[in-house]
Order: sequence, then C-alpha cells, then structure tokens
Amino acid sequence: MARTQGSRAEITGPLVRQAARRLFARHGYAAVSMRQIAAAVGVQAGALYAYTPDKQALLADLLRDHMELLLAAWEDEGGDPLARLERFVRFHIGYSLDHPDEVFLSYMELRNLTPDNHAAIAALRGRYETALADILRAGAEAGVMRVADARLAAMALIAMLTGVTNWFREGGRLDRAAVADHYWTLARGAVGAG
Amino acid sequence: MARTQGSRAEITGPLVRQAARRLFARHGYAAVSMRQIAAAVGVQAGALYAYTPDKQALLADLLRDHMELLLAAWEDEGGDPLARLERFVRFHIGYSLDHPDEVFLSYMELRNLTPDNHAAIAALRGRYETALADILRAGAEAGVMRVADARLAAMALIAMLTGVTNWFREGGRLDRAAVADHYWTLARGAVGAG
DNA sequence: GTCTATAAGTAGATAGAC
DNA sequence: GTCTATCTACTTATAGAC
Repeated sequence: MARTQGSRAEITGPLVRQAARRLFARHGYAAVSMRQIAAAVGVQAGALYAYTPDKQALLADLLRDHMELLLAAWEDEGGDPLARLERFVRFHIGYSLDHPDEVFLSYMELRNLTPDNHAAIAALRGRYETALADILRAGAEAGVMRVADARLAAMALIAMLTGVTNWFREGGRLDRAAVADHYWTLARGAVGAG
Repeated sequence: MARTQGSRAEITGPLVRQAARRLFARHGYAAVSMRQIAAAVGVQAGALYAYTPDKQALLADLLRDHMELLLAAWEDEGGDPLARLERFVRFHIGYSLDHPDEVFLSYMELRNLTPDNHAAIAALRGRYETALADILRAGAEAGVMRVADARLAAMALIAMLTGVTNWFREGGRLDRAAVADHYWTLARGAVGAG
C-alpha cells in the first residue's frame, strides 16, 4: 500500500496512546479533550479516530494493556515464601515507579469505564491480588508468616506499596533502593515476619 | 428580610454540597456538570451560583472542609505510643468508612484544584501525616517500635489504611470491627511491634 | 493517514424577571 | 432565592477532500 501524504501511522499510533496516558494521568480522563491529545501528538483531532473508535476505547485499552503487562512482568519463581514476598514487594515498587502514569490511571479511572470494560479490568486486578494472596497463604502454612486473612492482607499491602507513587520524586531525599528497603521492612513486619 | 417565592436557602445550601460531594466522588469532578448537581438538588443550574462563585470553589470547599473536620476529629490523647497508634489506626479506618466520598475525593481530585487551593489542601494533609509520624517517632524513641523513617512509614500506613475504602462493603464477609482488627495487626507488625 | 469543515450537543456562567 | 433564557466556548464524532 502506497504511503499517502503526511501518513506516519507507525509512530502516530504509539504517540496517541502515550499522549493520552500522560494527559489522562495528569488531569483525569473527563478533563482531557480529544483536541488536547491531538495537539500533544501534533495532528488534528479528527486524525485520532484512525487509531481508536472513541475516547472510551482509548482509556479502556490503556488500562487493559497496563494490567496485562503488569501480570506478564510478574513471575513468581516459587521457593521460600519470604523470598517470594520480598521479590513481590521490590517488583511492585519498581514497576510502579517505572510506570507511574499507568499505575495512577489504573486505580483512578476505573469509574470512567463502561460496565463491560470495568469488569474486564477488575478481573485482571483480581488476578494480581491473588498472586500476592497465594504467597501470603503459603507463608502462613509454612509458619514463616502470621496472616489471618490473606485476601485482606494482599489488598492492604498493595495499597501501601502503590502509595509510593504519591510522594516519591527522583532525586529526592531517598533513592529507589532505599525506598524499596524501607517498604520491604514494613511489609515483612506487617505479615509477622519482622 | 422577607422570604421570596420558592426560597429555601437553609436547606438548599447543604443539599448543593451534599450532591456535589456524592457526584464528584462517583464520577469525578470534571465529569460532573453543574446541571447534574442542580438536578440532584431539585433546582435549576443558575440557582447554584447563589451558593458558590464557581465550580472550582465548590470542590475546594468540600476538600478543605473534609480535611479540617478530619484534623479536628483526631485527638491524640498521648500516653503509651502503641496505644496511640492503635487509636490512630482504628480512628482512621472508622472515619474513612464513615466518610467514603470525602476520603475518595481528597486524594483523587487534588489535581483538579488550582495551585492555590492545592497548596492549602496539601498543607492540611501534611499536618495529618505529621500527627501519625509523631506517634511513630515517639514509639521508636521509647523502644517499642522499629521505624527507620517515620515520615515514610506514616505515608505508607495511611495509604494502607485508606485503601480499605476501595473494597469494604457493609454487610460483606467481614464487619467493621473485624476489618479494624486485621488492619491493626498489620500496622502493628509493620512498625516492628508485632 | 491526515486534513478542513461541520454537525449536534453540552459546558460554565450570567442577566433579568419574579 | 429561584426561574427562564441566553451567551460564548468547547465537546465528541463524522464527512469528504487530498
């Protein structure tokens, strides 16, 4: 297929998603117009509709892709439950700091999804929580952790860890490694393995 | 001053704030129109401007009032640092479950505030974090807690506790008292007092 | 694939009647 | 204090030219 004038599909597609991700995270889905996204990409608003059927699908795709990448990135290597938990904690903090916009969006904009899209994303989030809950159950059964309710503890720990994106700034008082160490100490203590 | 036809200022004012709080929490500030708020109250859109100069002030007032009420409601009675921490944990969970919309708004809609309003709310939030950090420092000094960084630990704990609003449903598997007990166990362990 | 132009609707906010 | 009516601007999305 011959290339038409001004056509740059290979780079425009990713740019649209990148601009949408950044703007949605900064100002909120409802507060961002298609024109703003187009301006950030350097095209006119109409051109966006070559890449997404509508604004809602753009948000849903961003959130679903994030959750799928997050789940794919997490690989439980098994073994000692405490070692598995430490890997999870450091993974979650690292991934959250590497992808602050996605993480922010994925728990701030669920309410702006249609019911169908919401259910799909919530299911993916549930799988991630289950991955952590499984580790906590294994630790409790092995007697190296004290966790009365693995599901509740998993949600509590994920909320605690994700919160790092609210205040961490590169170049601040603490570097990433120090922050991860602190959170690991807190998490280990929380599950009775301090 | 004689009452004009249809004037019900005493009840309309609170209703406007209540409707705005509920709708902003449900759908997001940017996604809610003044007309939607007016419809929820049972007046026309123009009437809202008798109670707020504009939409932004409505949001800022809701958030500032929430933070001030939260700070006023928390009373540190001093004494044993562990007892103070337990009171804080149970207070924060109880207050969050009593005021889910306010709590949700206060950390979801900060980005939709003007810089001035944002700074004011952030300062109030900082005071609340400091209240907890002070307890953790006292506990560490007394040797009944192990907390390497009180500020970080305070933010981590508040994020963990606030997360309860994301999943707790009245009438569900766990009641409030059980949930508070679980979170207190997690928090106590996190600060090395398990 | 991207543009321009536009349709059709909604936004926040104000003016003036009552 | 509330209403109706309205201004101006902006919204999502589409149509058709290139």
